[in-house]
Amino acid sequence: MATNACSTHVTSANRQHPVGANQQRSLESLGSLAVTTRCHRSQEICHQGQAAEYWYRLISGVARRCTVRPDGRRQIVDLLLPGDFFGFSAVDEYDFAVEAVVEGTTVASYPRRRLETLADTDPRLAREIRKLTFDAIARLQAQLLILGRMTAVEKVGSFLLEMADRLSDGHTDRVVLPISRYDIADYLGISVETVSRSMTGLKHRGLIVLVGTRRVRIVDRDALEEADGNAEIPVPLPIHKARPCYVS
Amino acid sequence: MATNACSTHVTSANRQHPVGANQQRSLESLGSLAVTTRCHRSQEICHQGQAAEYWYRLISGVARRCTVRPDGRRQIVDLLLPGDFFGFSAVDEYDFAVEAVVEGTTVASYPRRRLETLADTDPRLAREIRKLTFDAIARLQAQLLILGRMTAVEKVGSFLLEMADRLSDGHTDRVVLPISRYDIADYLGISVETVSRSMTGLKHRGLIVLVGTRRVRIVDRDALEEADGNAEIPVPLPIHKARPCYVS
DNA sequence: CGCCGCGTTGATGGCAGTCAATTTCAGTGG
DNA sequence: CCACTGAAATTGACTGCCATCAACGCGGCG
Repeated sequence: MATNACSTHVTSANRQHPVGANQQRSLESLGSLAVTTRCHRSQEICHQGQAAEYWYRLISGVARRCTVRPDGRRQIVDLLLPGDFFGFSAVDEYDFAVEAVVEGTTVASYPRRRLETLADTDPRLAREIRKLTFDAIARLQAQLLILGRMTAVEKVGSFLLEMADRLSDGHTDRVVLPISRYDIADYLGISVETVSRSMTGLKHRGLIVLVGTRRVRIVDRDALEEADGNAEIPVPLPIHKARPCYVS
Repeated sequence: MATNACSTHVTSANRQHPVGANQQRSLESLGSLAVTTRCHRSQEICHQGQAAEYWYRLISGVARRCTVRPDGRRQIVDLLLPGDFFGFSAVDEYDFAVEAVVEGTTVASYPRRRLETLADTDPRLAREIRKLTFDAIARLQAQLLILGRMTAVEKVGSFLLEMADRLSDGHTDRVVLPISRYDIADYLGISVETVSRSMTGLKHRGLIVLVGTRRVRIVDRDALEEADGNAEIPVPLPIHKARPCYVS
């Protein structure tokens, strides 16, 4: 399966991912032909340009889907958390590389062709695959909205909210950031220093509370949603400046 | 079907879209239950938050999928060209609004539930839908790569190349931009003035030739790909500055 | 202890957003 | 055909955010 796997063993890739409510259907269909792999930190799960022979599902840990731009800068296109599917491609090759972020990240890999053949006769599986694809689209769109924001503080604020939503283990106001400042920077398209400054800025304005470097408590969701950087420390009133909405 | 359609008529939505090579399979299956709609400029094809009861395919013209951010700014997340599918959503509601860009844009709409039921027994159709979904993912990823670029000139350059690829009618060095400068600005996340300045900058550096405002001829593809803004007018040699590639 | 990766803070310059003015263009009606 | 009109596009001046370079504190580990 994947490139340089460490410990690979065939198993029923069931019942260990902590998130997601509707995973029941897929597991009973897919579990039998899954191969689970355990990965080291920064180990590549699949190469960019490699033949796309597998679809993957993240079981535990964190992974990043990224590419290196011609100017040498790395860009993280997608952040994979437990339950997320990846490895889809419109062409025969993977369009991005996927790397494990934390030590011991485990992924389940499914032979693409066999899965597609199975889906031909199993409508339930086909719908499941469609749904997982739509989830991937939703992730990409959320990421697009973040990248489209203007100031760095807005991006960091949106990122924190997205992480709070995706990692919600019941209460959605406490997050343990799954990636480093450097990864956040490459995920948001800003520099590491700016990530750091934005975080401390949000802290000083009382919108978040930092416990160590990874643990974040969200104090003011609404203000975080539209934190526009030039807001004063005591936000007085919400400013809505509508724009003339150009057409064509 | 869609919100305030102008001229709607049931028809075989076949044989009129100019692009795409592999549309044969889908048409024979989908054509029968498609409803074709003709739209005015800036007319909404589907609302954000509306019940997602249809999947759409752009037949002719151009459409934009966009949202309005809390700060009043519009963001275009996807540009629909003839042959493109849209209207997918992971939830029951459309996550973005879609508007026709040019007068007379026509879309074919397919009842989602009926299509899914059909796909349950028609593996060919199911695979077709999967492929179209993957194409949508590819569009979003390309857009992510553009938004992730640093300088405005890089974004505009990548945009021109993307348009040249997607609108290629044989030779890929001439493009007729399908949208206005304002739309380009909201698509790239930069201001209109910066779009204009970037275009004239690329023109003066000899990378493109402008004929009017919409017609563009691409002179130097490679330089356009990695135009990093601070490059001198006569680009002397390609500079590759690798970065220490931080992990986790 | 020294090294290295990670995170933060400071100083500085450049790119781009904003406001403003002007020109070009397309569409309309006389 | 041409004047008129409004939108689209361009250009200029100015300000501010952020990338960059640099330095420093911190924790883990050989």
